[in-house]
Amino acid sequence: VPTTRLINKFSSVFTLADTDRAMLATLKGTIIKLKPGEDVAIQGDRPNAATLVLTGLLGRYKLLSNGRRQFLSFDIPGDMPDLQSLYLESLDCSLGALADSEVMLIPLQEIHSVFERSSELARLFSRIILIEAAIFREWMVNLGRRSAFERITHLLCEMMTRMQAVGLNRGDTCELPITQSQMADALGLSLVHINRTMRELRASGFIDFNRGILTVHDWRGLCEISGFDAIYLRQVTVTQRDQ
Amino acid sequence: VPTTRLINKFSSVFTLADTDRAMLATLKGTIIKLKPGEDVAIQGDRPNAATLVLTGLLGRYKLLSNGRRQFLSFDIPGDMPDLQSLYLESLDCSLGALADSEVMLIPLQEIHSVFERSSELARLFSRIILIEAAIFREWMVNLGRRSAFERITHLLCEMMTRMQAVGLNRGDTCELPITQSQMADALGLSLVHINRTMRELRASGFIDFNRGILTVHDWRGLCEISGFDAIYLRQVTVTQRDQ
DNA sequence: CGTCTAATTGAAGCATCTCAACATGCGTGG
DNA sequence: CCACGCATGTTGAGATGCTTCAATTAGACG
Repeated sequence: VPTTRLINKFSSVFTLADTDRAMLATLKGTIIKLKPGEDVAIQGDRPNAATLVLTGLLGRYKLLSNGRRQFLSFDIPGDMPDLQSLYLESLDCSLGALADSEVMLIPLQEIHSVFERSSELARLFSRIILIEAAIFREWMVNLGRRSAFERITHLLCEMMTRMQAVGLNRGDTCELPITQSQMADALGLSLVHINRTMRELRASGFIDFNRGILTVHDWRGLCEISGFDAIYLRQVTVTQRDQ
Repeated sequence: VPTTRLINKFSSVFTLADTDRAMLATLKGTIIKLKPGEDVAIQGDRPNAATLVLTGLLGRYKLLSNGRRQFLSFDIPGDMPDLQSLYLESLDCSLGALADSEVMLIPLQEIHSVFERSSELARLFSRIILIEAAIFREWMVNLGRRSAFERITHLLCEMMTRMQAVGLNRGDTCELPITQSQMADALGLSLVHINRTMRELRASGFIDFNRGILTVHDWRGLCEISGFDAIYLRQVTVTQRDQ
């Protein structure tokens, strides 16, 4: 079932009662396939559904008048990047697919009605929203006070950790289908500098990153370089998949 | 009454029913005075109360191992910077006073009990939390994709707009008691560069900024330089004060 | 007055950017 | 199966926005 992804995500940040798990599983919506570059919604839209990522990778971004772009999040299966629509009418950023992806569009009223039946689930969605805000804060630290080397490694640590939490890694490897250009726009750096720094990272033996496949060879080293501490992600368990 | 500040803030982002206004007014808490540099809470704390800023200025920040600091928000009267404590146990950043300030510490259970009596107020608090996240996103754009000149002017535009919304401006002047060092740590720049860029801003006649008093001489120009568009703040009304 | 914090200025360095060219891989149509 | 086109990745070289270090000035306060 599509909502398995959502349940995995919820389970990774708190223990979920069986009744709530069952209620989540009943959430219905329209499933849509997306190609890289396709947008689910753009800045200013007034959505009547929330997006649940099922497969692939989505990203939120803002465009500036002079063509500059800033990515605000990378959203993996189980994430609901436009949950804000539950309480705010219009979107302040755009949401698009970075890779071949599937999403489920869940009508907002469907979610609100779940909240009425389970105040616990309402509470858990609030937690999810606040954890997302904590990720924003960590990204601000990244953008404001870390070097290019640290920024990249920190992002890779975060994505790896989040992928593990929903069981989408395979050992120390995971799929991260983002281009260097997109990484640059997430980290506030130029494409060229991303390329050079990634080369160093590869040359130093910390990672491999080829055609969207990330392999971490030295996790401890990576964490130390970047000052990564997963506590802000509030993960309590990790969904098992391989080994 | 202390909660007037909160009601002003709420009124600036949506219309507030009289019953809800009355209920907000009954919120009780401990009032505390703070000196600049004093912390209300630090990273890792598990608060049992939420902080409502009454006067002065607070700021959230994270410290890195090597002594670097990143400010995540500047919080003005009416703001509740640690509202996340409603749903998350521990804080992922510290909260401190930047100026002589007063805050009211409202027990979390007090707020939860208000939510039980008014689902509308629960909804409005969710909106407040989500608007805060929108401010984070705009700060990310600032940190990632704007020049020093743009970053500073954008911050000043935002603070001015938010102060106006709760009636704390006096014409085109408002109190913004932050040092250049703090501004640097909010904008991801060095103190020295902040100083030089501020000098230019003053020399160009856009603003005055002296001893924590900001005066804007050319609002339109400031907005154009920085690409500031207040829409992300979701203000529907402005509390009147002077003219 | 001395002391402390914040603001200011100069000078040198460097992390990162921009411009520009080239390489690689991959899908597509002939 | 090859030729082409396009997106992505790679590399070089020069420019610059911002940083760092270091010193001085200005204001606030007892």
